[in-house]
Amino acid sequence: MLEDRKKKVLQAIVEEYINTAEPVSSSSLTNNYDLNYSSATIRNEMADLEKAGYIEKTHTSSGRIPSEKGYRYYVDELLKDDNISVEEIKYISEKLETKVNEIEELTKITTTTISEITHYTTLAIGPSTENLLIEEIKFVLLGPRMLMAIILTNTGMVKETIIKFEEDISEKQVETINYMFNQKLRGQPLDIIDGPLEEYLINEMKYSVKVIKPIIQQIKKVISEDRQLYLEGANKSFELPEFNSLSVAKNFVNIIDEKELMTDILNSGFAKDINVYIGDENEKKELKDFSIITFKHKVGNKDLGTIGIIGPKRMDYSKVISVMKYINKKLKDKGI
Amino acid sequence: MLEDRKKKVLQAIVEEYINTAEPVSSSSLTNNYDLNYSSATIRNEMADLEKAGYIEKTHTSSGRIPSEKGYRYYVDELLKDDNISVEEIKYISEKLETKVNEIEELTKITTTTISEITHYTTLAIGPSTENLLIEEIKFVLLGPRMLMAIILTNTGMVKETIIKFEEDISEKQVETINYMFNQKLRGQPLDIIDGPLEEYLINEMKYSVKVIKPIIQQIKKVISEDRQLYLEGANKSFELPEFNSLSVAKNFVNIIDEKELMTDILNSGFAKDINVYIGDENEKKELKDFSIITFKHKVGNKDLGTIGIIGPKRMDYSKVISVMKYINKKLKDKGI
DNA sequence: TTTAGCACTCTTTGTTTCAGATTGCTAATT
DNA sequence: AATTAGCAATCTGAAACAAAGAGTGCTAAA
Repeated sequence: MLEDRKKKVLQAIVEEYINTAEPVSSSSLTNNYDLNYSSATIRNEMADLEKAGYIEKTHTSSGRIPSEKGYRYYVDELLKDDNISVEEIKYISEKLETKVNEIEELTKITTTTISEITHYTTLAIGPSTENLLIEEIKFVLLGPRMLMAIILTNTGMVKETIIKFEEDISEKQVETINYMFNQKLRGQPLDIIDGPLEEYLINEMKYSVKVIKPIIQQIKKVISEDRQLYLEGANKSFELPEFNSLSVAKNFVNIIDEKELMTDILNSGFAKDINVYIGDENEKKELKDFSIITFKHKVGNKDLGTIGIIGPKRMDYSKVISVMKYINKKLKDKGI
Repeated sequence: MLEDRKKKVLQAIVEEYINTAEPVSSSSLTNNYDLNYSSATIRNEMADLEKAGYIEKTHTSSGRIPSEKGYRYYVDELLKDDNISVEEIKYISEKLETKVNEIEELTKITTTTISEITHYTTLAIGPSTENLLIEEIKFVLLGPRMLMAIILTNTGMVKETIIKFEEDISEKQVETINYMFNQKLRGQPLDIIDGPLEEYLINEMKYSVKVIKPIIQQIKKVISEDRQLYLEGANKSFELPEFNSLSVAKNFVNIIDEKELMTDILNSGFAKDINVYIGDENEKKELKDFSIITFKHKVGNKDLGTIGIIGPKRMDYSKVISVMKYINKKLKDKGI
């Protein structure tokens, strides 16, 4: 456990470094941050904090920067999570009050809003389809050889897909299909279609394999599809001094370009509402120089997907977390 | 008009520079590129080409690089458009033969394929909705207060959207809506809804403004929506030596992050099948250090949208154009 | 316990130097 | 007349060095 003054010094170093991106010297803290001591005193505290692993030097005679342990301590113990202005609250409220008919729209709006307020690159994926139950499937004939399947889930999610056939199908056939699919699939988990049911359906309804097979295939495809990925404000990261390093910039572009990686990141570990991964804490080694903050956003108990912010380890954790908390709260009330 | 040998020298300089990204010296061309002359002779030709504006020096004693005029001459007069290997042809064919039910899928596949083959960043937008005619609108009740509208166009495009209501609506009502909308909209251009028709419908059907209004609003929204934008291989650009310059890299990220700009780029000027814009030839000044090659891809006469490749002015025009031509040809035959 | 003072270390910036690459031009060669 | 050899001139880029500045650690004084 750190003494009070050490905490203050650490907090000052972290916040100063987040603001300036320059190693923090002892003299820059005197008479700031409520620290009315000489630089020598601060220096002594810094030496202790360094020994304890909370801060580091970039070279023998440099100022200090927070270590990952330092950031972690700051996030867990020192950070204020109400770092959000009246204007920001107003802006967010307005954005989130937009009327939307589809979940995806809300995800997009939220992602953009977060990126605008925090000035960090923001990513999002749509809600997981795992554990969803099929409430109903509707089939609509769009043409003699074109059918649309619309799947409604228990959470109100709607997925639709177009199926094309080699031969004409009749309204009559569609009715039968409608009946049989709903008979079998209602209340079942979404991915049941990709199991033994497939064979069953094909056998049961063999009167027209040519019709059934494309339907099953297409439904399988649409439910196993990658979830939609959103990315906002990639260029915002490039304004940060960290991105003057070519290797950092390149690394970053590689990360955000790798959709699988991003999906993995957004899907991993959700111990809490808001999850912070600092540098090496990230599961993916590509992210060792970055920090990620993720949260699942929900309306009521409807999962809307996961939003993540990626930035340098020198990220404004306080601002980001404050914004996320506010959005979480705001979404809880919203109807959809 | 350039003499034959000057053409050869220019071509050699352009291709060598495209390959190496280094200014091309006179000696590096002797005994290469079918140029069996001494470096002094080449040097004389180079001096002439420079006077004529086709090549430039980076400093007094440097080798030469092509000017924009030089690239333009190369693209118009010297470039070979069959620069594509058997393996590449095979790869592209396989990719494009994937069976797809929706246009968007094909656009995505094509975009990815181009990026993989050319190693350049590739963008695409979906087909324009201008000039489309409504063939039919279908309404499907998804819940007591949830309706889906499915719009079929004359080109086989399908757009669907969900509409939510404040009050319950009946199957009976949906039938009426179906009838009236189709009565009025069939054969009309897609954007008619956003004109006088809106008032007409609301007046005509005032028996249930509360139902009609959200429908019209939502249909207006979905047809005026930004077209879907695809981006593939942003990181590929970062492998190019040009991107070791921080300002170039930053510029690039700003461009690809600005969706409106990208849409504009893909929508501008289509004089030919394949359009090449070199540096300052681009309408947008942000692109003055880049080259863009765009083409509209179609299946039969169905517009699938526009695909564009963005890269440095030192782009492998020959490869890119060859690939596009092949894809164009390949898609012509494909059914969808 | 705190602070003043100072030697020491490392970075950053600017300068100079030098080797190497390439050109343009002139004179010689084909 | 066209081509080429040869060479001075020019510029880049790397390396080596110097000087200034920022910041620390430590000692001794307050």
